[in-house]
Amino acid sequence: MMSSRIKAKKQATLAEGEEKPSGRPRCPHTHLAILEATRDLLLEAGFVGLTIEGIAERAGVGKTTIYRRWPDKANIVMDAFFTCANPKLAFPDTGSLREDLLRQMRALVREFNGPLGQTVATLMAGMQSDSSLAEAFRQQWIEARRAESRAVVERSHARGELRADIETEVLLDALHGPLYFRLLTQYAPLNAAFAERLVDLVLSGLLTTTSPIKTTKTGGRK
Amino acid sequence: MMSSRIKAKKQATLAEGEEKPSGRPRCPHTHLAILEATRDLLLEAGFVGLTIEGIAERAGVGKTTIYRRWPDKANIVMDAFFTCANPKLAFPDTGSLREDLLRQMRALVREFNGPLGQTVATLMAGMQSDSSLAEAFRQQWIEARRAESRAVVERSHARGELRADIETEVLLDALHGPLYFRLLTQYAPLNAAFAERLVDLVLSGLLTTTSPIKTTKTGGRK
DNA sequence: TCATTACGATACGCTACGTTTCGTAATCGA
DNA sequence: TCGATTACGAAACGTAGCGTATCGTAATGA
Repeated sequence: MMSSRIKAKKQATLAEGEEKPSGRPRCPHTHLAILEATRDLLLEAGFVGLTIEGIAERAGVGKTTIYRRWPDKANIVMDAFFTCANPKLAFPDTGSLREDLLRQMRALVREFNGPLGQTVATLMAGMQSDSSLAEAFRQQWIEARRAESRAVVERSHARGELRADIETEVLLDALHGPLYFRLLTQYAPLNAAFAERLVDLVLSGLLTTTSPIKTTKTGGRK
Repeated sequence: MMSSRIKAKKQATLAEGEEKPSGRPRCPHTHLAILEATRDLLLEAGFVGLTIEGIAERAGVGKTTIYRRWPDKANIVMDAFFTCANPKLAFPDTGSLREDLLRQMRALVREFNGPLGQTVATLMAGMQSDSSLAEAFRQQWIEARRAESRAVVERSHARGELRADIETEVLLDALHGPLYFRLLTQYAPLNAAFAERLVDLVLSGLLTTTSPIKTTKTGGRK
């Protein structure tokens, strides 16, 4: 995993053909200590409540050391988020689109309800005022999650389970969008029951009639 | 429309049985000037780039005057948003759920693509760190927009156009969630075409078979 | 031993916050 | 017309966090 998206002063990680850096080497514990402190404080105070001085104190390092390694707060947060709290979402293949999606959506809801959910919300807030954070978050989080669901949908397409006119990207938006919406607005509870109802509602009518899986009120779970 | 959700020092607006306030009255232009300056600067710099000093300068008033009337930045922004830029979304009743929703969703997309969209994104970011802003925005913006679509859906339910097992709230999430998602993440274009495809995708399969409106690839728009 | 780099402490200038003080202006009632 | 009262703008204040610079010390390699 990357350690620093933008090299601060000198190289943060050595490239392939690196010179052996003379002088005192960087303390190996420091890096992780900073990222863990960042992750913890992010959960306690959110992105705006997060301060470099706070990270330094919690990690037991000097503020200077942090600025030597990262150019600004957003970059630290990105690294902390993607190194400490990364994906363990399902990549199932049960042969049924509905079942695969249910597993993925339930897993995503579970993550959103844990500490990671708060960080995701915090980062999406940060996106609105930090374009480099926005780009990184889009690529490394949103697109990564989406790719998992996209694979499921495209497998289903390949099986002929899905109506041929269904556009994968719109379907993915219809599935993921409401989860992010509830995460950010807390308009209504974000739980497994919601995920299941959403999947069934969105999927109803999209499957080919020859599909063995029904998605009406009487079909499936319960 | 409300002028100040939390009275700053003294009464901002007089209640019903108000005493005549002795002393110099507040300048009547000032209030609106501040709100308009706030709205403009919000569009230029966003919520985090917005400064009280900046508002004061733009509005041609003293910083003190602003603090006399609002307790903090979030409250000014809320007032500015809800007094200057409010709703003109469609409340159509064509007799067809699909047509009604299309009009509403197109209108919402249009708003999101204008200056109001940036402010909405900005406020949703602010929600993540300001609970009073969150509550106000949920009630006054999200719920207001949602109520418009809810009315359309419930009319459709009453007509028997919609399958009886369809839960209105989940359907509303499936429709609105993706719009907010694209607004916030800019993952993909947020335009009328997307709104139309989303409506058709979500609606397909939800209508009763007796409904005269088809939502398959060959039906409706195009 | 010496050059080189990392480290932490400290201090700095900067910006914006939200508050306080103060002299002035506007309104009302006596 | 005067005094009480309130609003106003200007200025200064203390606080906080940013990101930078300086400096003495520590760790490594040559």
